[in-house]
Parts: sequence; C-alpha cells; structure tokens
Amino acid sequence: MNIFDAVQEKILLALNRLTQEGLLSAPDSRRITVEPPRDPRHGDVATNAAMVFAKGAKSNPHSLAEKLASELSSDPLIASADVAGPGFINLTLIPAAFHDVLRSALAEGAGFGRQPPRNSPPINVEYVSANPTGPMHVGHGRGAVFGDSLATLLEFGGDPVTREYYINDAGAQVDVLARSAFMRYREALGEDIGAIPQGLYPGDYLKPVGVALAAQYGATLNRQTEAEWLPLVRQFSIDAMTGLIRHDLAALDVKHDVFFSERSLTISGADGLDAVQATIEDLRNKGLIYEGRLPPPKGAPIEDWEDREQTLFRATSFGDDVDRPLLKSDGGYTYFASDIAYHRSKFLRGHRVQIDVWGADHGGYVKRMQAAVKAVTGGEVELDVKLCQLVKLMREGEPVKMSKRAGDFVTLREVVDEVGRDAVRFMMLFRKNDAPLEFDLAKVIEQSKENPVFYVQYGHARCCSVFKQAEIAFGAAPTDEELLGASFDKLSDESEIELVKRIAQYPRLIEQAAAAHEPHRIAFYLHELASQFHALWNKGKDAPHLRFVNLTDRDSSVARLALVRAVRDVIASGLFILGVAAPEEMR
RNA sequence: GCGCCCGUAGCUCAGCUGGAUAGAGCACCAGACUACGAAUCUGGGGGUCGGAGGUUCGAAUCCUUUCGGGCGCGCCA
Repeated sequence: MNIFDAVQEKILLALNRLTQEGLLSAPDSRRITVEPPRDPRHGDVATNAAMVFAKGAKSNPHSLAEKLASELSSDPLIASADVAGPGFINLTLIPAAFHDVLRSALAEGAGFGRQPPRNSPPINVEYVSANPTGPMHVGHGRGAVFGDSLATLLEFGGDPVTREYYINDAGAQVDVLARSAFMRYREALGEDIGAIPQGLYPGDYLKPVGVALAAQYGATLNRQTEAEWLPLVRQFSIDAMTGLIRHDLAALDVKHDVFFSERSLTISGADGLDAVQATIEDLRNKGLIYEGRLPPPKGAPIEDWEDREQTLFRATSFGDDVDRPLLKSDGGYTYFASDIAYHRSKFLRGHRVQIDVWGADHGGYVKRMQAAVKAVTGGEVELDVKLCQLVKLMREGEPVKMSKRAGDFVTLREVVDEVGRDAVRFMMLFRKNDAPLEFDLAKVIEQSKENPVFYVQYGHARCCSVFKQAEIAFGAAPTDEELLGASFDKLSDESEIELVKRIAQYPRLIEQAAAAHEPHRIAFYLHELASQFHALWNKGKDAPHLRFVNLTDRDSSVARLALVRAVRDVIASGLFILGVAAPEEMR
C-alpha cells in the first residue's frame, strides 16, 4: 500500500467538495504534490495543493489552505492538518496509519511495493546491443546492468516489459570480423600469419574461433575465394561472438527476451520488400523523404567529402538539426536507415513505450532517432533514450592502466571474475546513469561501510542475525502470524518511528523511480534504509530497552522483530530490483 | 562552428520532474565494544549549488547568456 496515494485521494476529494461549494474552479490535479516533507517537524505528509489551486480560486493560497486543512482534519486517518509558510498543508497521520503499512509490508514480504500487472502493451527496453565483434567491456556492462534493472523496476511497478537486444550483424564491421577470424583460421591451420593487419580485430578472443573453423572445415575454406568463404565465416564468427556476449551477460545475470537481428531487416518478405525498404516507402508515403544535398559538417574536415544528391529523411520536421541520409553512395542502407526500420518493427510488434539504453558516445544520435520514431509511429511513440556515461576503472584510487594495444582492453568478464556480480551490479547503479562512474576494484570488495554494496547487504544479514538471536533467546523466533498481530504501538522511540516511516516511503519510491526510469534511486534508498537500521541497532547498545530481543518484554520484542522483518524484506525487495543477492549472513 | 550531457562541502556524489533552513559518504577532529555481528554507531567543523540575468508565492531544479569539463558531428556501427 502507498500511504501517500491514500492521502492524495483524500486531498482530491476535499478539493472536489470545495469545488462543488463554488470555491474552486476547474481543478488541475496534476500539479499538486503529496510528499514527505524534508523536515520531519513538518509532519508526515505535505501538500502544495492550496498554492496550486489558489490561482483558479477567488481566495489567496493561505485562506484556501485553511479551508482545505479544516476539511482534511476531520478525516480519521489524519491527526492534524496545519497551514505553514506560503500555503503548505502539513499533515500528521495517526500512528495506526503507519502500523497498517507495516502490516502490509509483513504480509507481502519481499514483494512489498510491487504493483499488480497492468493489462497494457509491454514496454520495450533495449539495452546492451554491443556489436558482435568481441567480448563486452566494462562500459557495456554499465548499460547492461542499467537496462536489466530498469526492466525489473518497470515490471515491479506493474508494467509488462520486453527486454531486447539488437544484434548489429550487418554492415562492414561484421565483414571485418569475418576477415579477422579467417586470419585465425589460417593460423590454426599452422600458417605463420605474423601480425594482424591494420584494420582487422587483433584480439586473442578470435583464436578459438579460428581453431573451431579449422576443426569444422579443415583446409577447404583456404582454397576458396573471399567471396566464397566470407558469408560462411561471417555467420560462424557472429554466432561465436554472440555466444561470447551471452556468456558475459549470464555472468552478470543480465537477461533478454528478444535478440533481434539487424540482418533480418534486410531479408525480403512476401511482398518482395525488406523491412528497411518498407520503412523507407512508409516515410516516402508520408512525404518525409526527398532527394537533396547536405552542407559538409563543420567539425573535423572530411578528406573524401563528396557533394552529392542523396536520399534524405526530413528529420528537421521532428526536431533534429539536419535532415539525415538513408542510403550510402554504394547504394546500401545507412545504419540510421536500418535503425529506423528496427524501431518501426518494435512499433509494429505493439510497443507503445520504447526505451533505449546507449553509451554516452552515441549522444549525438538521440535527436535523429527520436525524430525517426515520431515519424514512423505517427507521433504515437516518444522514444526515451537513457545515456550511460563512461566507467573509469580504479584500483586503490589509481586508474587501472589499460594497454593501448588494440584488442587488449579490460573485459567485463575480468571485472566480474575479480569482484563478483553483486559488487558490479550495485556499483553500476549507485550513480545516475548520466553521471560518469568511478569504479574502484579494491573498494567494492572491502567489508566495510565505505563499500555501499557490503553496507546494504550487511543490513540484510544483520536483520537475519537478529532473528537467529530471537530464536536462541525465546526458544523459537516469532511466527509470521505473531509478527502480523504485534502491538505496533510499542514502537515508540523516535528512531523506530522514523524507520517505520522510511519503510512507508518505499512503495512511492518504486512508482517514482519507475516513472522516471531511474533505478539508481532504489540503490540510494537502500543505503539510507540500511544506515537508519544500523543506527537503531547501535542505539540498543546504550539503551538496552531498545534492543530488538528483550527477554523481559516479549510484546515489545515481537513488535521490534516485526520492524526488523519489514526492514529485511524491503532490503530484499530493493536488492531484487537491482539484481543483487540478499545474503542471510556475510561471514 | 553546431548539438547533447555534466558543473552542488577539500574529495566522491544524492537532492523525490518547481517546494519550506541544500543532504549523505570519504577525509579531518572528539567519542561509544564485560558484543541482539564495533564488518557498526554518536557528535563536530566544512557551501556564493561555476558566474550573471530572467520566469513566480517559491529556483540547485525551468528559460536566456557566459565560463569550465566530457562526448559527438554524411557514405562507422
């Protein structure tokens, strides 16, 4: 249950009553906020409703607030309603309101905050989409974790989600891959290939592909012309690289429902058109394609710039800076053209909300893609692109040196193997997606409060430990029924009450984080929750009557254990969204 | 030259889509272990939210401008 939603409903009802009395007109409820005030002395819930509505009303904000406050104060859930400042209404709720939240947290366990699934078309979240030309590096990992957790968050918030990976298995890069693999194939046959030529992928990860090719085809490929072996070696290599990437993703527990092949867009359908042609036709029918010339870009001069007439998409009609070419001079599609077709395919598959997770180096591509999605969906879909900034690998505060030799970069796999999946996932999410991230390999495996991963997981483990202590003390830990029926009014210490209120914010947090597409908020919330819990735990040291397990007062103990159980479940719930384990002990 | 992102405590960063006196962690200083896990906690100092205008009841948040950093700028993906 979301206590803030409940209060908001009461506020809207009160506003309706005032409207019926002719004191208000045409309420626009979208702009009112119902939120916990920053300062706890301002009560449990604050609303700006009176200030928002004052413009349409005859009276000033303050007197409108007075009227609204007196309406609200008659509600049994509301202990007091005060007007403050320029017209805020500060509400204090009766303790039982929070006890209800606690009970629903206990009843729902680690599913607390989860919204029932809506019957709406699935949101499409596309993430990773690393080129199938080599293993994933750390930067890919950030997008992978972000997209995966965002998808879980949206699901938790009640939206069906399709998790999608776009395989860039078309274009020149996969031909380069094929030629690179062919070198390794010849190497596997015993040939001395020397250094890998400039322009090919030199990484060692292609050696096994060469060996596999040799094992499967013997020397036969070596007797063919490139035109003959290339399609075969290309597909073989793409499959191998896709397998490699899936393996890397599995190590991070990053999941996808759909792997969508770019190449499949260039295969003709029954009507003789491939998906890219069909898309271009669609745009042409909408009058959004023309033949024209573009001015050369202002940046670094392009040596082989050729001023030619080309097929252009009117991206400027949808907010982009220039119109964009769809066909290359060799007659092939630009990457943009297939990307439009790809996003159109998402639309045709029923996705009305589309989210793309990209690396920050693709920032310059956002406007044109959003323009294209608008064009191709008739304005029905607004693409949200989440850019993930760079990850800077550190060790003990020093940047990890990466060899400049091409192909020799720090792979995601190496990092996961060194510090573990939980540390990677949590740290990738302990920052806004659009802020650069420093990732310290040494710090994230420290067992100390300096390491947020540990700190939060330890909070969970400590909750579990308290229950083990309760079992020892009382002979048996309280049952779930006992916890549900606990006397919550025994939770009277300030720290306890604040912890209860923090828990009550969780469902609202889920809603807002999901709406904003910001999974990092969950990570920060968990850190705060764990901090409050650790603080309360320590308070029991100086004040033994606040200990969770207290042999002389079983009623209080049960109430406190119920609180501990709720903390445990919320941490478990949040960690689930982040895709991080919630261990029962950390020893 | 243009576009996008960022600029908040000494450092690393939050700031709930415009709310009240801007918050954490680290570092620094001073404290708490006969232990419900001290792998933790308590207290303290520390700020022109890069600068300047504007919008309004109210701005770190929105607009304009300026400075500084990052990314990108047909026929790569």
